[in-house]
Amino acid sequence: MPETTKTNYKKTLNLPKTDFPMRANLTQNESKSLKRWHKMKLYEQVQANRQDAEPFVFHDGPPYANGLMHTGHLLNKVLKDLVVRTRIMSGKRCDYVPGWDCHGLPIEHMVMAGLVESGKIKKLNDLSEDHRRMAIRRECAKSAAKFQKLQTEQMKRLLTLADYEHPYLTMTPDYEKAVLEVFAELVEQDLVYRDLKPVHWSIANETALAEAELEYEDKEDTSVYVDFEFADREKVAKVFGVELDQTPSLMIWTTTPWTLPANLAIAVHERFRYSLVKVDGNLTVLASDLVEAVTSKANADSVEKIAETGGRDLIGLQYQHPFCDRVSPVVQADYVTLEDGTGLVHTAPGHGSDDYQTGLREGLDIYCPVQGDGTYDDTVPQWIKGMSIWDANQKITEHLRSSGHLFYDHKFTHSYPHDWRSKTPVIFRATEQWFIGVDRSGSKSNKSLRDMAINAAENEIKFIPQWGQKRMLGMLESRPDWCISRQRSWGLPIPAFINEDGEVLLTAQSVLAVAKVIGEKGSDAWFTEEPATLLADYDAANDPKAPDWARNLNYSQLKKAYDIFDVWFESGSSWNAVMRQRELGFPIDLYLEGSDQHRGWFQTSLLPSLGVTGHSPFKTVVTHGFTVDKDGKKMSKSVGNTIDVEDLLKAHGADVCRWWVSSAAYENDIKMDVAFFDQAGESYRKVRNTLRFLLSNINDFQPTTAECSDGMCEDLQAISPSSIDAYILGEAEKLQRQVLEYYETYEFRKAHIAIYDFCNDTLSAFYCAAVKDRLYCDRADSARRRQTQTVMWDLVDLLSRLLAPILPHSADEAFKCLHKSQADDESCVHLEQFLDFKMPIQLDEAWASVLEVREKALKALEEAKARGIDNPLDAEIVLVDSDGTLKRFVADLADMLGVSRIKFVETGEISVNDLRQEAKCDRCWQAVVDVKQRADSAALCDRCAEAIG
RNA sequence: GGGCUAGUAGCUCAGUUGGCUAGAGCGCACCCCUGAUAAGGGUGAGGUCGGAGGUUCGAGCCCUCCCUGGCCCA
Repeated sequence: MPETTKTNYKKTLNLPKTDFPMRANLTQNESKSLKRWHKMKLYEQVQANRQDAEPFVFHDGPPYANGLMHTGHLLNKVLKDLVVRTRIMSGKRCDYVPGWDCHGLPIEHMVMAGLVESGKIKKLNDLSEDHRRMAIRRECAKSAAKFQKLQTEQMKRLLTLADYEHPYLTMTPDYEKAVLEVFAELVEQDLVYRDLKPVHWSIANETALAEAELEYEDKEDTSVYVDFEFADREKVAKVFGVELDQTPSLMIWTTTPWTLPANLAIAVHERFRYSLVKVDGNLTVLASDLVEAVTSKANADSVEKIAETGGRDLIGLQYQHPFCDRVSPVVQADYVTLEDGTGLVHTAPGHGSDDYQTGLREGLDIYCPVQGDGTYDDTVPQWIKGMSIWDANQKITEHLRSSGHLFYDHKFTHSYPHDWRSKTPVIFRATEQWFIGVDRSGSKSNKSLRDMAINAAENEIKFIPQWGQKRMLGMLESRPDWCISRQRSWGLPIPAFINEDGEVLLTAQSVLAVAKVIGEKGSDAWFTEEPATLLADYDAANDPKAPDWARNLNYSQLKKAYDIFDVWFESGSSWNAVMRQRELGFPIDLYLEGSDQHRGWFQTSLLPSLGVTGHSPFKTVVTHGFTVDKDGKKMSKSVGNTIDVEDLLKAHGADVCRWWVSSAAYENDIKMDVAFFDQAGESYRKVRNTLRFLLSNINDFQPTTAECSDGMCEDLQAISPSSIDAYILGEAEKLQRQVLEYYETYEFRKAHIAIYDFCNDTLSAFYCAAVKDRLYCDRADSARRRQTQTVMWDLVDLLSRLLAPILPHSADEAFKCLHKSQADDESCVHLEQFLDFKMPIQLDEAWASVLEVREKALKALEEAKARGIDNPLDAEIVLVDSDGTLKRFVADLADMLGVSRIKFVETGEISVNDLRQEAKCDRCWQAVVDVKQRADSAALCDRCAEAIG
């Protein structure tokens, strides 16, 4: 056969043709899509279309406006976008108002570092308090705005559909005002209090820190065993029932020698046994169970047990501080354990949480001789006055050694809390702070915030994954009161005023008065305005909660306090500052964040909302894990295993990144590697090519629609139940049902797999391969071809909608191609909804067995290759069809098996006949039975002869 | 140290209330097609189910301990 004839026939075929390119060129084309969507005001249009639709209320948690997007944001933002887009396409109204957390220490820290570096800090220090803070705040605001804008561009680049024109920023006046309103209500309910209390304190930044601002690092410390001498030898002798010729000591253990000046008690457990022992000549007391462990650790030469008594009997005895001039008591505490130490616990109420509780109970001072800069004040012995506590560790140890009070010391390394910004170790230090009490009941409710929160977590909130509930409950049960004050400049001021005697004015009404000013002028007003201006709307005389001294006060006598709010209180008020203020819906259907927010935003939102509204702000909490490297290790810049989001977008495009996100098992840690994106790219291309094949084969097809009544659609009601077209429609219906269910339940991974398998297996390997022949070789307008095209048109319509939430660009590209007759901005898949796709007819029940037969046939063909039958078109498959079932499928069976023809036998095994010697049609290359020599000397089958005409 | 969570083929994951020779996709190997062509199709090889005990007729699934990660806390 000459080459030219072949070519001639090729020209007579209906070969695929399309403008939908094989290569996506996403990096370039996605930006075109962005422009197109921006031009048609897609977000506004979608929201307008859904104005009266049933709402799904989603609320975006604010990322911190510091630095660029990392892989965690990529995951989080895309997941949120998947939720929003799937809800919108299901016909719901769903707003996506993006937010940013703009205040706080990390930004201030970075700005301060910049000021120090540029030398501007010196000038600042010459300014007045207000002016200095304002200067810093201006720099911080600039920095936050800069990063908010940069991140916005990155998020848009991810093709997320959100209201970037109207984001919420925690530093804008309206937001700040709404935070103060939440605060005022909590104040009104007596849930807020001010107290001296040990808090995590950063010496480097001279501020209290929240739990969320701590990270644990290894630190080397000195562990000391110290003897505290009893004050009254006789009383001790009596307790132990012995005669004493020297005064015994109490042996305590601590890893923070610098807290010893603040020691005000020694705690014992009333149920433990304590021994009086003579160790190398010294009489000392410690828990009986620990005598062996402690003395052997210190390599004591001689240990002699003199007597024993119960912890209860030690309570009330007094001891002399080893280097401060005071006598303190032995007290009881439940937290004393026998796990380490001596069973006698050094107690400094100003330097520890447990110690503080004990101090309160025993009426001890909350004594804290350590100042904000980490040095001692004047109340300590002369030889450590003004000394840094870190230096004092050594000094005190040496002092104890020389005075004979040190039993044993050694260096050791343990995990210790550090300030997350300065990376320096933090201390526990008692300071005046503002707290939200989780165990006091508000004036509106007889239940505490803790009880309400636990109740909400148990009964009202749905957790996905389910274990989030356990995790959150555990945290709620053990969480301390919330310290909401910080001693910094960059934040929302806690609007407290102080009189000349240091008394504090802060009531719900005074807070609301300040809120009004801040709502107009922003929180800068706190620094630029005088107290009288800030309180212009406040009338203490008519405020029942006002302290008496404030009743007839001239406000200009007041001074402003300079504490600011913990940023978590600000972001934790977003349900009010965004969702209620903008009337977007409350309570909110969904919060979706990383699992660290069980302690973070979920909790800091839950508590204020319960206090103010009595309800949880959210109904469902979805959490995702953290991105880790390919070995499951956490990503960190210092290790160098981070992945740059910009690089990913440049190399693969947003659609591929999103395709990857949708495939991730997000409830656990998510391993990440650039290679995974290559894989995602390949499977994306598979889906893309499948769409392309469908599109390229309906290029000459015009669907019958309301606008086009003379279209080419075949009536699918009349389709044969055993036709491959019917089968694929059934599969499509199944896919549609499954994917929508997976979208509804946030199982994007399952949706991803279902869509991929449908494109890869069901369509590409099976359906498309089988219908190729009729598409290419049947007469263009034959009913058989038109029926398949009708089905294919529906498939693209269905697939592009199902894919739209995951692949906003590519799905829209395919959808536009499907509606190519319309103008560019008329058709957009994102303005559509998911279809309610229903099978028009009942499928033949024998399809499952047909597919089994196909498996066997493919194996038989593979074996036939050994006989030289390499090309399936050289094969005839002999099928066993004892009951006539397969005969019902005869019309499409050969196509489904990819062979020239099939034959049925009643008994025997499936087999393959060699057709290499049979005549083949020059046009369709099939060795069908009706191939004949035609007039032009070519061999053609009847179908092809007719097609040419 | 505590709470929560994970560890199944080279990689990403499925594996219902414990029950036949542990599945899928990717990758890999081999082959076919060249009228989806920087495409498409077929077949196949890959697993001590983190480790060690235990319960059971029977365990990847239940219990105990341990190892290695992750998040949160101390």
